[in-house]
Amino acid sequence: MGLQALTIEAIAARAGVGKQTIYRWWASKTDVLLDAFVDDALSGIDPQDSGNLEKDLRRHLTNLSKFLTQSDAGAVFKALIGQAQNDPQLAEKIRVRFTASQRQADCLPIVKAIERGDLPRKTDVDAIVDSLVGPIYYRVLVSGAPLTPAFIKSIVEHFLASIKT
Amino acid sequence: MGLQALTIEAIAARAGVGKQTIYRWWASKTDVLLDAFVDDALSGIDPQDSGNLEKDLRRHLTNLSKFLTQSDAGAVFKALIGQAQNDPQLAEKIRVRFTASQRQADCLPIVKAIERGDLPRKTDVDAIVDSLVGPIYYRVLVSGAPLTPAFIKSIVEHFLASIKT
Amino acid sequence: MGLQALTIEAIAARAGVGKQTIYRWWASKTDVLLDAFVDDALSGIDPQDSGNLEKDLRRHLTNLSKFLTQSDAGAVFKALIGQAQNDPQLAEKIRVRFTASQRQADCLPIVKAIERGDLPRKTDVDAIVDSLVGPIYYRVLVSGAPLTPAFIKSIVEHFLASIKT
Amino acid sequence: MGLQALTIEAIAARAGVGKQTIYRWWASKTDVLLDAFVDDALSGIDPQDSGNLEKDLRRHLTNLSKFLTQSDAGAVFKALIGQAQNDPQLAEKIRVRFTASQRQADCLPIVKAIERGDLPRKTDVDAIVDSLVGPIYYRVLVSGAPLTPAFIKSIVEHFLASIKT
DNA sequence: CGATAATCGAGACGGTACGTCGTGTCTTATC
DNA sequence: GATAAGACACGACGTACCGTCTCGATTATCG
Repeated sequence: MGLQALTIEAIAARAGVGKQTIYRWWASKTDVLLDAFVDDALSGIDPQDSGNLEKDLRRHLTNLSKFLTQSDAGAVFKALIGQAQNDPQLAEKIRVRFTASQRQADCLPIVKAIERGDLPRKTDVDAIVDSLVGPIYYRVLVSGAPLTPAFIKSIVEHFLASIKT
Repeated sequence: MGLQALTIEAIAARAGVGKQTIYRWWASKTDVLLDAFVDDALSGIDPQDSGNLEKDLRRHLTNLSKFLTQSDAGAVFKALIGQAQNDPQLAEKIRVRFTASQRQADCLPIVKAIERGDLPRKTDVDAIVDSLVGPIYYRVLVSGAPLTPAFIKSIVEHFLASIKT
Repeated sequence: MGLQALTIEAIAARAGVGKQTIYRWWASKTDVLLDAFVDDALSGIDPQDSGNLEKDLRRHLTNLSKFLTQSDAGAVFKALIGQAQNDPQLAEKIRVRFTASQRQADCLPIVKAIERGDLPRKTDVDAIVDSLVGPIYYRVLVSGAPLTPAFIKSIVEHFLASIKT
Repeated sequence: MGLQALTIEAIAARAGVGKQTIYRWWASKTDVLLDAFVDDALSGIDPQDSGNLEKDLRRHLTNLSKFLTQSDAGAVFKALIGQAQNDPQLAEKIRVRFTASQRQADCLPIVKAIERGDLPRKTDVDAIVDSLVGPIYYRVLVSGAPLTPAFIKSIVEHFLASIKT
């Protein structure tokens, strides 16, 4: 069931390789996955910027939703994040290798909006981005509720409304 | 490292019990944990209501943060949620046994505010609650960023600002 | 495989009886078998005596052969004797409950012949009987060689020849 | 109590070896014993031949008695033969690996005597050897009666007397 | 004839050993 | 000289039975 169904012996056998060769290059099963996952996952991150904050946010959150729920990489990500709950070292590795880059993309629409002057200079980017992507991750990892366009729309609208004041 | 360091044999030995007795009553290691966890976790949920939405939200989110980061039950919850990423059946069990109740408590401040007339009848409770608790879970499960009072304050203020319009 | 495939739980279940009821009356699995076996095994022993030593011996050894190789009781006997190699107490019980009676029957032709005066008074009955039945048991328990009429004839003839001198 | 007191786990532990290593090389507990037993048991078989049939037979039967009742290998042999009563495959293995060689030694005095001309060419070696060793095995495996020099002497004398005619 | 035991089936219990699987390390034989 | 193949010590798995121990339900005995 999940990661423990994926044995090192099976990986080696499937690769037509001795176990030792695996151990020579990776310290653990999760490291193998992390390496295999990071490359194609990072390539899927979109650095687009249309100049329209609402549009950018909706597109970005939609892409994030699709990554998490529909892509193979997203499935691996969930598996790794799951494993990381029991393994702080893995958690750190995921952050360094993947989450940091993903985070930059998450921040991009906000940062660009600040540069444009659409948002005030003193905006707390971190808190805002967490408020935008947090609900997405929550539904994926915890509640299992579906990520509908309406939900994404609601997140973005609440955010935009909150900064109108 | 986490759940696989907790063997059934150790559980049985520690309980002064034969392995078979564990297997007789629980189908898996996670079921044992789920049973042991649910009782004391649910008891920690607070149904308080002061009549002040902002105050209630901050208190509730603060309690949630403490549960997730500082309590034993929270640690078990993280481990279970982690395992659930590889195991849809476990995910479902967690929702039925625990998340559902937790969710009710999460919704309470909003529901009460609606009853009071502080929020409009047509408020989408689910989307709003996800937006409030989502960022908390995100930091705990994914980013590892700290749950400061300032962060909680920021979440609540953005929400309140968004509904002022 | 043999006796350890016959579990107490299976015996109890097959008899529609609680395990405790078995344990109340028998101390061990072999005791159950011993009881079940002794009755019908003893009833098969023939105390006939025709007055003709050769004829009696051949008939007796033939019967013994059939008992050991063709009857259900013989199969149980082999199983019990097998178990007894590892269990002196069982060995003793088998002797008291069964082998002793069997032995009397084995001795009968010789004893009768002595009474008749066909054999000298000082005949060592035990040694002679062992020499007669020993080869039979040897083939059954050890060598697996078949118990042909010719073999039985050979045993008897050698014995009769040996006492002619 | 015998073989079931000798667990695979104990064998492995005593050998400072993982259980798997045992299972890799032997299919069952009895196979382990058989291998361990055969080597030193075969080495104890004596191919001596003095040219005197009576002397050779007495010496051989005496050695056989000592092997069965006084040596460690004899104890293992009895345990294996016991187990073999419930396990035809084991019975066959014992015959191939051990009994066959033992049998050759058992036959030797008779065969040599025939070569010497002390016994007729048409002698039925198998039947005779069974008659000689059968009583020994019978006392060991079934009756438990002691193997005295007098008993062995009686066996040999009866045999020699029977061929005098 | 109804209360009171004794006996029984059922099966949970603390244990022990089973045979299997996967781990990470070490060795061999091949290319 | 690197590598596939796989043996090795180890430890947890989930299963099967062991012999002991409660449980009701069902009999049988006696008041």
